Amino acid sequence: MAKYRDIADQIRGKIISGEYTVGTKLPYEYVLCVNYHCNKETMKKALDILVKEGLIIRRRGAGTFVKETMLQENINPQFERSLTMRVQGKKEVTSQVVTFEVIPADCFLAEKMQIEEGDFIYHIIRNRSLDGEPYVKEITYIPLRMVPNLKINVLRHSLYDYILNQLHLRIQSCHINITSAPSTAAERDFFGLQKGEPYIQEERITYLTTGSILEYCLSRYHYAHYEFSTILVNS
Amino acid sequence: MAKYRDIADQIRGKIISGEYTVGTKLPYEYVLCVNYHCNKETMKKALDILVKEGLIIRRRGAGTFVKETMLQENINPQFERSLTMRVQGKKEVTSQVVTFEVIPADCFLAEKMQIEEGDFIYHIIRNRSLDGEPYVKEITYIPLRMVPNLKINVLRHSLYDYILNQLHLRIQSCHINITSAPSTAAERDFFGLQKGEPYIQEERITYLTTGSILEYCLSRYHYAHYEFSTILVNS
DNA sequence: GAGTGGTCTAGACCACATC
DNA sequence: ATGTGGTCTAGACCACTCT
Repeated sequence: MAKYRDIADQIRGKIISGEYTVGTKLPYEYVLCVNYHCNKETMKKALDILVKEGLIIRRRGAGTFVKETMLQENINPQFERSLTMRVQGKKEVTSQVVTFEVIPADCFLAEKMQIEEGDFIYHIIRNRSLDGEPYVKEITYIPLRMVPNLKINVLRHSLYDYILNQLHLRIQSCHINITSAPSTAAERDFFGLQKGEPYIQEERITYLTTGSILEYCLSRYHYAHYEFSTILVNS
Repeated sequence: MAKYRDIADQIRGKIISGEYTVGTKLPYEYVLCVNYHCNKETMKKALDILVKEGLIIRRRGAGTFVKETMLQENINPQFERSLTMRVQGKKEVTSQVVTFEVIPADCFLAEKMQIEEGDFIYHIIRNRSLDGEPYVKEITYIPLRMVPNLKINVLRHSLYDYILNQLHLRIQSCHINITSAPSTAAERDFFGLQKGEPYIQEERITYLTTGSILEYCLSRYHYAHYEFSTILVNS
């Protein structure tokens, strides 16, 4: 663990516990460096993490301030939470595999996944529920070569768990696009939507640390059950 | 302009123009440092910008690679674009001011905006259209003290333009939450939605560089006309 | 002018990937 | 073993804010 991450964790903890209170100024850089036994650049890296998380604001010439915000909502807007762990609590996830086949990529998919048209890919459709409640319909495309021997049993549990822990692949980033469109019969059946009611779709392209595209995935939600949070920080 | 931003701009340009081609390796750090006349840490800062933008991937022990992606979509996922400039092109924005009043903050708003209950705030509702087409219904709350003398005429044009260019306030960050809910009569009238059809809402808390909250804003869109893109990068 | 953050450098050392 | 990125330091200098 890098020192600057350690320091960020410690300072984040002090903000959450109220030791550095909302709206007030943090000790300035030099004092923090002495307290945490590090160099100025290292402290800047640590504090920049908290800036990106939306917890603090730094102003040249003025100081570093804890942001006025409802803390509980804004802690840990980390990558992991945004991805596989978003749906948590003590709820049980069940997955009904609707479709599991290998098809050649058409023009559209080839472009999205940056592969050749005709390359073989898995086409997977799963209806996923939380404690028996319909939650998300996931349409997933994965190049065959990424996961050569995928079994249907894996799909019934966690595909991500298999890819991360069994195949030891690591995710680098996701490109996400959120839109909405009128439901088709398939969504209406699963979510109990009325004709004309839309679903919300999260389109996601997932990259591995190798730079390859792992999957192109469309996650469709009942409009009333979807939520997405993010923090945009200027420059 | 910082040197590392300059370098990032130059390298981004070379990726877009195809001088550094998709899927291939960039020169390694030492060569880049010599080419761009900078130190290793400065080059890292430059390349980290491009990592956050989703253009490249860096792998310790392996190298730096241009990401396999459809470039045109992913260039410049900057803050500005995500905020006021998102709606652009050559379309004309018109704003009908539905409500413009000063009210005391209730409990809910006081918590969202981190002010005292009873503090006076502007309550603004605007129906905004693009080239005459209904686009977004914006419900905005702004503490009175942030913009002491707001005129209705400003609301008919650009509130952001006024705040940024006339008052010289600068935005530091936005906390965004995207949800959907069944439309009320007000949304149905404006968007031409049917009863039971939902809108998509972008809830936004906007912070200034001072750390103060500028506004709490709910932007409601016709579900078929909303789109939100972002890139999540691991650690 | 004093206080405070931002950037840049040179150099050292570490950690991981690939062969 | 070698190549490549990641982290850390000490110190210099710059840029902005506040009063």
